[in-house]
Amino acid sequence: MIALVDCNNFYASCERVFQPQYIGRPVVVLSNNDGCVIARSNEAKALGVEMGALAHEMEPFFQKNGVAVFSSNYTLYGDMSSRVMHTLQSFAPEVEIYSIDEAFLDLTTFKHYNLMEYTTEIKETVHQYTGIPVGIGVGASKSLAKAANKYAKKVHKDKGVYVIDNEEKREEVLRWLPLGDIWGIGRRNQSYFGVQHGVNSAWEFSKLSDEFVRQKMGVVGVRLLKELNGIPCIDMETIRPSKQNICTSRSFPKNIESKEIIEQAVGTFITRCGEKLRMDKTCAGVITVFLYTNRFRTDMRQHHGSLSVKIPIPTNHTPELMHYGMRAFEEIFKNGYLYKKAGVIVQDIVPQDQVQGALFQKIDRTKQTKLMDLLDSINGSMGQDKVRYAVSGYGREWRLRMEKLSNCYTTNWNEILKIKLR
DNA sequence: TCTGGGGTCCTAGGACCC
DNA sequence: TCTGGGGTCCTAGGACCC
Repeated sequence: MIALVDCNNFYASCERVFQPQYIGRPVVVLSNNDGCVIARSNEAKALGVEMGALAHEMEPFFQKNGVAVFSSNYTLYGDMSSRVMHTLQSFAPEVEIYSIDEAFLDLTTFKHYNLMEYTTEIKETVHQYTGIPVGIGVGASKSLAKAANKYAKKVHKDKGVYVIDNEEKREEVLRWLPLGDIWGIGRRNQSYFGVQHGVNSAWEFSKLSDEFVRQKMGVVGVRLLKELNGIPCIDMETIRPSKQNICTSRSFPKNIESKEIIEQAVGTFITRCGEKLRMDKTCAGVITVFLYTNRFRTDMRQHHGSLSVKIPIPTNHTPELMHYGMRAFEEIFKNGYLYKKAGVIVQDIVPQDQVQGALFQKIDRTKQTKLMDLLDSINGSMGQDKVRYAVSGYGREWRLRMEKLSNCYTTNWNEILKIKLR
């Protein structure tokens, strides 16, 4: 049996842990640049606040209805996530961290337990240890665990836990689960099977033939079909494979024309990519830089520049990444456009101890590695970009708008929670 | 005024091999 | 008359996830 543990309204819940006055009140969290709504508490959902609603349009509504509004605080959410995951790891031998707020637990060894009781204990413990409410679904496959989790949250709200441990319960959940809410059915397939072929529920989908599903969805669909019918086809991935791509990109809070400022942004993104590579102990063999004008402003001249540059010997040293990345930047930057977004992707990633050298070039990177280690340790303890590359500059123009940022209560001594005693 | 960021997997088709 | 058969690798694009 597999359990899926999913944090309820995760970002909103994180904010509430340290500002409990918002428990029971509507809370929303905004995207980068405070652009649109990306997370809502149940109270906010009940008020009809939509996912993706534009923040500036909603402002009067938020005021009127007493909705608490936060900028995204990924430092806080990331740390809260690792607390939740650590807690879960004490309940199962195999835990797959699936996303910032979700994990699969292999409960095979607990099959003789009362799983309702056991998962309820997990839920209560996570809440006690971290302050984060979770919902748990259990089933014979990952897809069934996902379905059970949805069912637990919507239908068995009081318990927040649901276990599919027999055929009747499987049918009950699948009959309830709308087609589009199946894990792996996105907009396209929902429209194909739902609108064109009259399939409305997961139950009806599960009765389709392999061939019919394969035609539209390939093997992915057939796997899903089997999973819903209780035959697990998607394995647990407890060891996180190293990433195949790493991307750092941002939209700017306003349109930017200046080459110098965009160069500062790109320089910073390259630095971030280097840090991420070194954190993963990997090196990249290709670096891509891209620049976009505002695609929503159809009245303005558009330019989508993107260029990939091969790095002769895969690296994770920032100066080298900077060299090739900036070469790409020089190629794609065009004067006279208003840029809205830029980013850097590193690809062809290999473990840093398996880097293929060049035939006629001896590689000795001891010095650079020492330098990078030192830089990472300084910036790690003193704060990001404390020591920075000159090209990154000090410009603020491109930096995220975060007007409603909460404190980093768990990662910064200066922002730790203060309690007054009377 | 404004509309996020970061990933994975699969497939088809082209280019190439013997 | 009748055009072999069986592979791999790479890339772009589509679909999906949170």
